[in-house]
Amino acid sequence: MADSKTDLRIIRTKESILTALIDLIEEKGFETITVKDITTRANINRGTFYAHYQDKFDLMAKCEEKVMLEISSIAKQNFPNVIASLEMDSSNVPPFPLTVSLFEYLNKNSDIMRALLGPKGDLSFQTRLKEFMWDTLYGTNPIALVKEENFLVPGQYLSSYMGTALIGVVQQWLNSGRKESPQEMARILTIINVNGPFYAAGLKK
Amino acid sequence: MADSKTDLRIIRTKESILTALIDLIEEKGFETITVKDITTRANINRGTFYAHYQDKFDLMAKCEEKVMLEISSIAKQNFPNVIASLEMDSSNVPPFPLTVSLFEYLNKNSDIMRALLGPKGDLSFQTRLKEFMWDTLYGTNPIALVKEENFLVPGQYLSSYMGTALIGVVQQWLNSGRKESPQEMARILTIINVNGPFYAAGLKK
DNA sequence: ATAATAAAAGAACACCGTGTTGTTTTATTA
DNA sequence: TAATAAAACAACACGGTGTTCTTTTATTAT
Repeated sequence: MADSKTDLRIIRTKESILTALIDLIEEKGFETITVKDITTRANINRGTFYAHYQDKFDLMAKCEEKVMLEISSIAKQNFPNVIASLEMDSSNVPPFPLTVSLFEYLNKNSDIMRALLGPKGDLSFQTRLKEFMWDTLYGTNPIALVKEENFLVPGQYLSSYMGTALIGVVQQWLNSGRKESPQEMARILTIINVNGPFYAAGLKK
Repeated sequence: MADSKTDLRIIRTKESILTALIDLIEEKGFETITVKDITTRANINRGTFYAHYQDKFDLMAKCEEKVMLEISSIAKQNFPNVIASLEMDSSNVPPFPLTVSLFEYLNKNSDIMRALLGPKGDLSFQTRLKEFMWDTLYGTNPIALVKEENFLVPGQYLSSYMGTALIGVVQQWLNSGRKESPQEMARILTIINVNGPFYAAGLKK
């Protein structure tokens, strides 16, 4: 038994569906999209959609899972993480390699990421991604220097703060046409994180 | 002609609808809610709903507009804003009055705010609120000391960063049962904003 | 208190998207 | 070129939508 490859038609169909989904999210937002919208746009029969996905939520979930896995793999490749490379007293630290890799991934997959993270995207995805970001980028692990007992504020708020701030910066970058390079974005994010937003606004020191 | 007050039935109906909406958002998420769900929960006829709102999106929009106006009014009452009261070199600044007022408002209206800002809430609202927050809390105005030419990073990213970070902290607070007082939350947020998240995590200085 | 008013309830309607189940056609694989 | 299965096609019951009409009921103003 040869390791039979997946039928070309399936690949084409799934690609058509994904492209249609991304387009439609940006056009009218996920919540108002119908399965009919998707199949019409993808030029496939509606029944074919149901051969691959339960409904539009299932499609979305599978789509998001794929993205999460890819980001997760990036995090693993860049282990040890961010925190370990921080020089404490430097106010001009180099951008963290993991952050650069992250923005490079976002840059390569900007269409789908803009759809998912955009103002018409999926809120639950952003929530999950936020938590995931904290865990992988700044979260506690054997290497990280993060120690809860040194916190000046409750860890849950620090986590929310940095997680959502990162998502916010990414959203802004994606929605404003990605004018800056991934390296530049990593630098910007690092400056604000290390020195604080007030410092970055020229209001301190 | 006396300035006829609105019919008591209208007030009752609208209140029932709003309560039902808030409950249902937390139960199943806005996107899967049907008008029938709302009217059943609110114990009103479905036709009555359409006498007041075009559809569930219209209801949501009116509901959000109300919240935005109230927050806007809070911002006006606390003018001049946050920035003007910042002592530059202090690492133990008092919480900004406007931020305290904001958390007090959120505390009083926690049900609706938790529904709107929660993981099953409305993404577009969060986007609008984020921009609104920057404008009113940290945005450039005649009093604010914020000057774009002093920025170490592009202003759009600073805005996104602080706006989303604030929302993230608020969400965390609302979803974890509001254990801290509004004053304490304002203090936490101020510490992170002024000194930076890394400092607040005990990773700097 | 009562009449005028209008809000809410109730019922019926066509419309549209859903999810499913068959059958037929067509593309891919071996 | 034959076997296979994906996709197209068609038909179905179901449920929510948004509208219109009539009837009932609560509120307001006299």
